[in-house]
Amino acid sequence: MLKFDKNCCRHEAEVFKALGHPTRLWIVKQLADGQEHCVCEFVEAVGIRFATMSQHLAILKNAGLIIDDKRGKQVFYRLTCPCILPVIQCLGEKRQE
Amino acid sequence: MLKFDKNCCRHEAEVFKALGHPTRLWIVKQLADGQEHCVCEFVEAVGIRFATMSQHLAILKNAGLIIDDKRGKQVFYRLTCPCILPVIQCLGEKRQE
DNA sequence: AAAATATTTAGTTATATTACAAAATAACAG
DNA sequence: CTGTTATTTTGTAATATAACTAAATATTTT
Repeated sequence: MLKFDKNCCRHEAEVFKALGHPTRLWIVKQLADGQEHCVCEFVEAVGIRFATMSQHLAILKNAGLIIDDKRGKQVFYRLTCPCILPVIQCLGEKRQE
Repeated sequence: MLKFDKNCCRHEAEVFKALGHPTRLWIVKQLADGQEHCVCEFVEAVGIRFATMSQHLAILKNAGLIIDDKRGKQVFYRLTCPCILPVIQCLGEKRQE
């Protein structure tokens, strides 16, 4: 007999929700090699406003996927756990065109 | 230099988006042992309407995560790839309370 | 201290998601 | 064929998300 607990998957689902946007998934992939990148790099590459990028980064941070490091005027982001790449690739391949 | 291609992550992100809802993540977990379950079992356990459950299942199916098998009046769902469980657990643990 | 740069926060609007009710299908039972 | 059961589809309303602009904050440069 299946049993559903309303709260059981709520926090976990946040992680997947955070990855469920093209821009955010792309950001995580850029960081997957363990390197860090600055907000302005993302803004330039994606072509959206700073404010929008900042929100996306906040969502990823809140999901526990990335952490930030402020140095001078710039903020650098990196993955909390760079081992995430193979996992993301494995899931990403599930979708058939 | 980072380079963003608008379409590159769109399909992949669909998979994560599909998992980014408590009910849907729970469904996938119930199927993770490779067993199949019928729609009515999910409806009973979660306590939402048939129509709503059907929509959730359609999203998971469209993401390529589950497939259905109609037998008589009932429809049974199972994972396309039961190996998904460790992957989901690995990602789900990322989130700090 | 004032100006400039990098980023975040707040407020707003368009769009997407979620859940429901009601109607439509499909398979089976009488 | 008629009614019943299981599920999907369609239409709708409430809520959430995503992008933008403008304002706020923090750090460096002048």
